[in-house]
Amino acid sequence: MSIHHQLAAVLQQAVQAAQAAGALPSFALPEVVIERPREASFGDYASPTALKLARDARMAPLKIAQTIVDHLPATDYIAEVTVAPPGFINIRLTAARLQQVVANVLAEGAGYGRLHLGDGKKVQIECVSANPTGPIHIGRTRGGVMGDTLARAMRLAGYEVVLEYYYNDAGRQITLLGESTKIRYLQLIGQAAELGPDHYKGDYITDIARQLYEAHGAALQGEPAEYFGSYAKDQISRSQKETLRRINIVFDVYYNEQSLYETGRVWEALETLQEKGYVYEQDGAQWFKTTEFGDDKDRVLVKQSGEPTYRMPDIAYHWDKAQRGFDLVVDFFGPDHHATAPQVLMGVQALGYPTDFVRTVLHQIISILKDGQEMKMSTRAGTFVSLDDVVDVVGPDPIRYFMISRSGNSPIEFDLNLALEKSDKNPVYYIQNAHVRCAGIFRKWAEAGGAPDADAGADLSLLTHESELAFMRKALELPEVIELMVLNSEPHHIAFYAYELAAAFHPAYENCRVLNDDVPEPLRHARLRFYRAAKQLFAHVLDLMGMSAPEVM
RNA sequence: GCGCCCGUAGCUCAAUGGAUAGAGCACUUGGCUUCGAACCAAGGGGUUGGGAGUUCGAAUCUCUCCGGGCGUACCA
Repeated sequence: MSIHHQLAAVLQQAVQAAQAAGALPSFALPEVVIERPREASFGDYASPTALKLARDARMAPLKIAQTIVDHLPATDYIAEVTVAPPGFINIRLTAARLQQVVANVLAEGAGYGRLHLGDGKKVQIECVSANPTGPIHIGRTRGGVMGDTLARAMRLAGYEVVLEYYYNDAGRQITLLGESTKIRYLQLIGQAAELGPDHYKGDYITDIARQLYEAHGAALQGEPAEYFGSYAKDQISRSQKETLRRINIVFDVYYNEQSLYETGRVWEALETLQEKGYVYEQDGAQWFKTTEFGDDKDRVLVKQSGEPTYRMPDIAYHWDKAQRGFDLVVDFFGPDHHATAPQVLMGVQALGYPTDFVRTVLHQIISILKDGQEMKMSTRAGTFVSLDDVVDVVGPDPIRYFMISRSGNSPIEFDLNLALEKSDKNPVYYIQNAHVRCAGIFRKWAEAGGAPDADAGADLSLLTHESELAFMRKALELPEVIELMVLNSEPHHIAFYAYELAAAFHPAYENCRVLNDDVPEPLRHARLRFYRAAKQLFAHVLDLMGMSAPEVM
């Protein structure tokens, strides 16, 4: 149990003890809130519980707070509890409790911060869902990084997570992809053919056509566009997978839209909706009565042409999710899905399933600045900055960090010029430098002939410098951050936490030297232990963000 | 028009309804003969878009007005 839950439990016991003793009237106790005080001088933790209880208890908040404190059970980890106006209870932990985090981090390693929020619960996280019609561009990677980061946090919190990529490998776009590829192929073999306005114009199409030409010469000219579409789709999805792997995103499941047609799932969903009376025909199209669920107009499920709209397979896909038995489904959707996400849930509801197991996390647009100008990106027009290109230049870490460094509700401006500049302005290096500095200590220690396990039995109570204690307080906070991320589906908290952890680390590094001659041996060993834990913790936190922990930079 | 998101320091952004609204960048000043200065220490900078309401307490919740982004397809 993380420390703030322990403290909440202790306060709750105190309230109950006070009630039993008649010092407080009896009332139902609301959830005890434990927070981090803004001002460090107030203590390590604070609770406004007495303020919230004032009404029910019909007493002054200060008096309630004091009564709670008077009935606090004894613990070995609380050093001091004070009451402050208007009614806060401030708690300071013992140095021993803080020092214990050093041992805990080392003992638990990559499991440090583990929670039991998700014990026995299955979660599916859907993200990215780029169409296999072109390289993944930088504007499309935000959801993927957010989803993968949340997946890592949820696994640590005890959930069984399936990270899933939904592939739109059917429909009109694939038809267009096939036609585009065939036209480029025909051009290569010297036949007259021109791209239409809706066709894909990127150079990668020509590259794919050339592969076919080099393998088969002109023998494919009689093949239908579907043949070309199928080939192009496979090539593109393979390279998309590889691109995502470069930024440490590996999906557990690739779910093909096409499979929803092959299994008849799409039509089954349509029939079920029809049986339940949610579908009507008008102007030759099949309409879904979304207005019955609060939409301002009905939506088309099957076009006049007999082709389903994207909405239909999306509903079938979520129907399938409902039946796969997930306790929770988290969908990361970009700005282009803001309007349609609710319609999909209406479909799930109409099919007779609850919708509260689906949590939709919308994120805002990411715009690209180059030389101070915004670049408009379109896969179809072939105008985009590919994720691969950016990874080539800056590597995966700054991309990973940048994509989660803001709340999803905030639009991101990705300044290419700034990203390319490897400057000290970049918070990524500030965080990684903490790990590098730790690594340096152990490298020097080994070079000087120090025993690798010299710090094994170190006396951690010697770690009393204020900057060391401040770092330990921050280290103690990781489980709370994981909980916050998981409960709110907000990956960005880890990015801010990592920065704050580094900001707590660097002063300790400046103040608390290890290898200097004037550091007595017991203290040196304790500090080696401290930096060993710090190194481990930075590696862990960086890994939670899908980033590397370099030994040197 | 309707829906969603946003408006916080010069800029980019934080802040589970709690205490004196915080960071980074930029700006000013100081610190490397000792484990990596991609660092540290210090400073200035705010009517949280305006107004009203709920609350012991509002950047946060409600209403309203102003301003901005995105969406509002028989494209996905």
